[in-house]
Amino acid sequence: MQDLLANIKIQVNPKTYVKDPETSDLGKKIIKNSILLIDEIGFEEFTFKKLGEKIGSNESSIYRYFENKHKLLVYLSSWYWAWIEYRLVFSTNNINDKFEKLKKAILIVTESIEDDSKTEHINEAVLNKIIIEEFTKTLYSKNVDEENKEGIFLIYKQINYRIEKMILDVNPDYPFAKSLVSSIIEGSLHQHFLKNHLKTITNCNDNVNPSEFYIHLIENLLR
Amino acid sequence: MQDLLANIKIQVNPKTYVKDPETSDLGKKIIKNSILLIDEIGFEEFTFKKLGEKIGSNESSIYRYFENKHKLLVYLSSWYWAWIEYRLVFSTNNINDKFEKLKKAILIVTESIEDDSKTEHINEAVLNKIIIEEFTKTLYSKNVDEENKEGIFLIYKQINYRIEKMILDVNPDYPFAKSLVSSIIEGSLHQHFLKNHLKTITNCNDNVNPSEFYIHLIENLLR
DNA sequence: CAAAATTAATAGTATTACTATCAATATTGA
DNA sequence: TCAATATTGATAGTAATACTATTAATTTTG
Repeated sequence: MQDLLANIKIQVNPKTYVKDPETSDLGKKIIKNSILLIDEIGFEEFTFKKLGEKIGSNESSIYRYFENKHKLLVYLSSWYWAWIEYRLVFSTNNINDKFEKLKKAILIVTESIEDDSKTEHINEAVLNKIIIEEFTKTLYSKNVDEENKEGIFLIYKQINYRIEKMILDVNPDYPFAKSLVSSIIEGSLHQHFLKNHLKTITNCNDNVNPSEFYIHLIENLLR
Repeated sequence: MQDLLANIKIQVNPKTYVKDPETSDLGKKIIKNSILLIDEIGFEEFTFKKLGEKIGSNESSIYRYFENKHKLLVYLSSWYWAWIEYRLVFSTNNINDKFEKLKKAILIVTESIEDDSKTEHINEAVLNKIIIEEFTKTLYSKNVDEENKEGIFLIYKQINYRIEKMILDVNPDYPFAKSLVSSIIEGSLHQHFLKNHLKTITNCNDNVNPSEFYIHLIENLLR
């Protein structure tokens, strides 16, 4: 898995950046350290000035890669979901049993990411942490409709479509496949968040993870 | 219902405000028009200066009621959830059938609010709209843990506990009651949001509403 | 190695998110 | 009812943010 990934470049919608950060050292430094800095101080406190200081570079240089910090977060999210989609397709591809396939898919989108993989400048485990804490802000922004038109959320929606199809393969009569998928994908991030911050309204903790909740759910709902 | 509510004052955690807006005309004007203005231009664009202009009052006067716009949003959310809790308790109180009771509860927390009720200075339908678009920002903020300690989210959590109990009344063996409730309450807002902005990943639309999805879900999951 | 591209450094602007001060007005209670 | 008190309005000011513009220094490339 790691080695395979090393040869594959995750494609991110060019509308999220001014200049592709994958094409230069500075760009990669921006990506790597923005993930770490957002994790450290949170997206609200994060500024290009602070990031510039962290990487020993200039604020204005960062603006040549990203219009603003919102777009940077959108870039990171897009990268994340493209990476998830890759793993989703790869690991469900050879499963014949329809229900097992769906279960695997749910697992991919709901599990927490352990520090692994070989993408040199991106720490997927930390990226997963900031997706849990900050992804909602890419959707719930004043630009949603505009960005949606530009195709910024295509990868995210594509993951939804793929799993919707798997649900309908398991149970063609289930009438809310789209809503079920979107509520699992978004809801899983939310359960992770609650586990970190509002522990009393979730069953998830160090021993029980959102995947168990959602797999139990589809087992009882779809067959 | 309307008349009853007219005599009941919704209690909001005093930590959300500097001076209780319910105690003065200016305070009520702030509440009323902040709801309308946030609906109009979105929370990100919303400032105390703009609100001051809208109500013909001074920015600095608004700061005497709320520390900042985040706290104001927290106030509005708390008011909303307190109002929902009131309606939840009131309308499930006399239902004996456990499953019907749960269904009614789910309906209360998932349905969209029509312009009704008599709370003079609060338009619940518009408030419901801004809760759908902005509530996530009260949770996903750098102050969650601190605010949680201060009891800011108690009303929200209380609603969760109440419905959790109803679920366990219906099916004492269901192992994820907490997660199911929190994912319904938050997920329902999300489905409303998707219906407004990312229509392709939800089954909800003008004819199908989130309530149907969630009631179908519990019907098939819990019995 | 010259031209082109990238990055760094500096300065500057408009807006936001406040705080402070003081005057004007409204409220209240003796 | 009038004096004390509280509330509100007006104005000014500060620090930080979110940028843009310009020019110089450095690196890359053909």
